Amino acid sequence: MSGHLQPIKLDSYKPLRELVCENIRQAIIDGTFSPGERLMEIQLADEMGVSRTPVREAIRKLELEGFVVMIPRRGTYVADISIKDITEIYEVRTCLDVLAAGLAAERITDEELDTMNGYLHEIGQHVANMDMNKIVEVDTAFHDVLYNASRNERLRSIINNLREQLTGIRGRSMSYPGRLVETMDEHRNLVDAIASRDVERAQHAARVHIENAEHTLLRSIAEPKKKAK
Amino acid sequence: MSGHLQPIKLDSYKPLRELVCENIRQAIIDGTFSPGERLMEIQLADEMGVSRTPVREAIRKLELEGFVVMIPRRGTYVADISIKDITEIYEVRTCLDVLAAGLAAERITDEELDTMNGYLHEIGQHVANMDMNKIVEVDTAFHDVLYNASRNERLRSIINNLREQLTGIRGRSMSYPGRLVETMDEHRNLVDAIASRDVERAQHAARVHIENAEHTLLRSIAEPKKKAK
DNA sequence: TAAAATAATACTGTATACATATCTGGGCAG
DNA sequence: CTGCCCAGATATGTATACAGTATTATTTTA
Repeated sequence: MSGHLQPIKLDSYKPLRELVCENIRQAIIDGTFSPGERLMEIQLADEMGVSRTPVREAIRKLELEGFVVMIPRRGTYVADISIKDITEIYEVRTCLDVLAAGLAAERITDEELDTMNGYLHEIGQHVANMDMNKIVEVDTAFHDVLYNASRNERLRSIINNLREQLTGIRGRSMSYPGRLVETMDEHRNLVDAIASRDVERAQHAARVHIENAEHTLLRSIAEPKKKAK
Repeated sequence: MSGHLQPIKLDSYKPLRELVCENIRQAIIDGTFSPGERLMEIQLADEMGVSRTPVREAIRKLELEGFVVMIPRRGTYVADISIKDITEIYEVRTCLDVLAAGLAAERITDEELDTMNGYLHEIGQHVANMDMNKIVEVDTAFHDVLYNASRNERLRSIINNLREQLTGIRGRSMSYPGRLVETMDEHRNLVDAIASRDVERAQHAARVHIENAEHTLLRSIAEPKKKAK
C-alpha cells in the first residue's frame, strides 16, 4: 500500500511505541522493507519524527513477534521467511486451526454463525469482482470470528501472530489459479460443519483448508513470479 | 529459591535487558513477586543497580510472554493466573504436545533417545530421594529434548513459553500424592512409543500425560493449601 | 600490489533529564 | 460527617546525552 514510512500521527492516545510498532510492522508486511534489510534506529526515528526510545521498544516487540531478528551490538534486520519457516509455521497452524475449529463447533453462538455466513456471502461478491484487497480483508474478519468462538484468548493470539508472519506472502497463494473457488468451497464446508455442531467434521474441514492453503502457497513460491522493489 | 531480587551480575556479555528480564521472570516464578503486585520501574532499577531503560525493555518482553500486564500510564502488574487461564493454556498445550510427540517420533535421533532414557533414569533416582528441585530440573531437560526433536523452532518456543507461564504453580501438581509415580509411567510409555517410531502411540501417550498433569493441577488447586507471603 | 594494522566513524547499549498524566491527601463546602 | 475539588507528589512516557564496540577505510609495511 504505502511505499514509505508514515510520519507518526498523534490521533490516538495510545503509547507512541504502539503506533511506531504498527507502523514498522505494516511497512514490513507491505514490502516497504525487504527481507534481510537492516533497520537502523536513528533513521527510523527521524523518518517518523520521534526519538529512539519508542523505536527501540517497538523493535523489541517485533522481535518477539518474529518480524525482525536482532543481533546484539550488530543491529536489527527484517526477518527472512524461508521455505523451512513456512513449513514450520503451517505445521503449528494446522494443529491450532484444527483445535480452534473443534472448539468453535462446541462454543459458537447463532449470532456468530450468522456473521460468518454474512462474511462468506460478502467474499463471494468480492471474488466475482476480483477485488483482492477486499477479499483478504473479509477473509481475515471471517477467521477472526472463528478463532474468537473458540473462547480461548491465548489460542487466538498465537494463531493471529502466526498468520501475521505470513501476511506478506499470503497474497501469492490467493492469486493462484483456481484457488479462490477452492477456498470458498472449503469455507462453506467449515461453516456447515460448525453450524451442525459436528466437532469431527469441523476439525477435518479446518485441516483440509489449512493444508491446501499451505500447498498452494509453496507451489506459488516455487514458481518464478518475483516482483522487485 | 531466592526471596529477593538479585543485583545484576555482569558476568556474561549478554545485553543488560536480557539479564534483567530473566531476573524479574525468575522472581515472578519463584514467588518473590505475588500475582497482582505492582512493579515499579525505578524501584526495580535501583534494586538491581541499573537504569530504567533496560528495565523497561525487559518489562515489554515479559508482557509479550504473558508474565505481566501493562496498563498505559498506570503501571505494570504481575499477571494473575486464574483457573480459566490454566484451562486455556492446557487446551493449547495438549494440542501442541501431541503434535511435538508425533513429530519427534518421526524425527528423533538415537542419540537423543539415549539422552531421554538417561534423564528418565535420573528422575527415578531423584524421586526415590524426594528431591523436588532436581526432579523439576531434569523433567524440564527431558521435555526440552523431546520438543527439540520435533525439529520445529516455533513449536518449541511456543510450548516453552506456555510452560513457563505455569512454572510457578506446576510444583503443586508434582507434590500431589501418587502423581510422581504416575508421571514416571507416562514418561516411560511416551519414550517407548517414540523409540518404536510409532506416531499414533506417541501422540496418545503425550495426550494422556498432559491431560493427567492438568487434572492433577486443577485438583491440587481446588484443595486448600494456600501459603501466604 | 596486497595484506595487515590502526584509526576514524557510526551505530547500538545504557544512563539521565524532562514532560505529562495519574493518584493521594487535605481542605472546604454542603 | 460526607463528598467533591484542588494541589502536590510520584511514576510513566519520551527525549537526549554519553560510552563502548563493531565495521570500514586508509595507511604503512612487506
